[in-house]
Amino acid sequence: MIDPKFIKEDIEGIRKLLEKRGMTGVVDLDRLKTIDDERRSLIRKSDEAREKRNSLSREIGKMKSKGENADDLMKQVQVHADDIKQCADRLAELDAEFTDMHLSVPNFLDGSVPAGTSEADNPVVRTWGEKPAFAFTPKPHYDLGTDLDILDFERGVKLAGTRFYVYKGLAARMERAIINLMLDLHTKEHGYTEVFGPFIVNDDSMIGTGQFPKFKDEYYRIERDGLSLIPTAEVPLTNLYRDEILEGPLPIKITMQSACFRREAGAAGKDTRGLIRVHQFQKVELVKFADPATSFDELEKLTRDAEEVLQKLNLHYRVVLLCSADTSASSAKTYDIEVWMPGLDRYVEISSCSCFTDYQARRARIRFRREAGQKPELVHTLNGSGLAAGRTLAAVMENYQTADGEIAIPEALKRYME
RNA sequence: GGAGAGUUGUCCGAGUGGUCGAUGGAGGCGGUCUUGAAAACCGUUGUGCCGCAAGGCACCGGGGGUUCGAAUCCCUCACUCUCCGCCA
Repeated sequence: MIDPKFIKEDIEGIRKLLEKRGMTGVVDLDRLKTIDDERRSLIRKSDEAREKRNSLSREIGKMKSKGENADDLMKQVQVHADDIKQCADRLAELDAEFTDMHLSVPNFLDGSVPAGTSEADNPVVRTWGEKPAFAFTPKPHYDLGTDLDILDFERGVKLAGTRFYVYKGLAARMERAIINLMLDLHTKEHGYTEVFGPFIVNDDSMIGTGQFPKFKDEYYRIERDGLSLIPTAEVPLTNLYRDEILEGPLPIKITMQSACFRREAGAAGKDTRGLIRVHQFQKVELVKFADPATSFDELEKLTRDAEEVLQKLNLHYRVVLLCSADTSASSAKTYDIEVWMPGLDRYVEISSCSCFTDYQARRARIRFRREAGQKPELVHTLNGSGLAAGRTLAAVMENYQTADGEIAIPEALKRYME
């Protein structure tokens, strides 16, 4: 959520933001402003009533301890008690509506984010490597994997349903190798601390990173226990320090490998074949808690950290900067890394690296102290995939396929597959 | 899963209806003393909200209730610990 002071002081700035993001109409800003004003005056009124009640009650206490009769005062207090109750009821209504709308206001965009109306307006900021040349027509990974009997989509469906799959032999081993390569790279060379935590989390966690309450349909929920399967390790990682004041130097950099579970609601018909869009996949996630002064530099570094995985695997990719309309609501700036998939004959998103400024930190109440004794401030949170393992496997398969329908092992994976 | 005990400020730990945001200790910070340090002593040390400010309000695990008034009483939920059971 954005700093509520902007609702009070600069509703027009928010209006411009919504326009830039193409989200006009998502929030009724006039209504939001009205509610906010009414809220504030109610809080004032209610606080005043409480003040009167409190002082009268103190009087009553004094009188009673002296054995005096306080019936008169007790009658007076009743008026204030009624006021308080009335204000509280009305305030509860307003707060609910206010919070709902407040949560719907997207994050401010960084100045470097280009205006745009769709993904067609996302500029490519750099490319690395080149599309590999094949003397034959490269197969998409799903055909290649099925032919080699290392990807089994039919049995995945038998076990769990559509968009599930089974890895056998080389595919299973190679994905494990890919994950190990990524974790080693980020922990040994990029300075991230490896974390391992729950794949199932409570609602507070889902709210903290913004999955709830707006996008509940996207996730698997275990109603009976009030828990949800994580759609990304961002959830346990970012919530690791929820409701805390961080001590020690920033940035804090952590990484975690996890399975991710997504309903892919609304994606019917898209990428229905293969490993690109599935209900369960593995991913190595990178998360940083940064000083607000340097958070956008940290985004550049985080993106480079993710890119390096593809460089190690010698896979051609490009980095695009998401335009105003394509940047997710909680992000201030996002780079997507898109890997080249020769079998699919297109680029596929394999990582999304974002700086959320204080938007998530405010929701999750993650703060730090610049110096001992000083007021706590909100940190800036960042995250990025480093990388999506299933899509990386698919990219390796497609890029390293040979004329006889086999898959060569990338140099960087050999030591993990011996 | 069963039984019991807990949940208070950075930490430990008092408080069982009234001037308690909360006694006391530890730690932190500032100071006195000292050649320096230790000790001793003095002071200070939570977060959020409303307000231009003065100031006020809220918070003693979460939510609800009783009461003029709740950290204190009642209900409910969550979590932690101990014992038993089960178990990779």
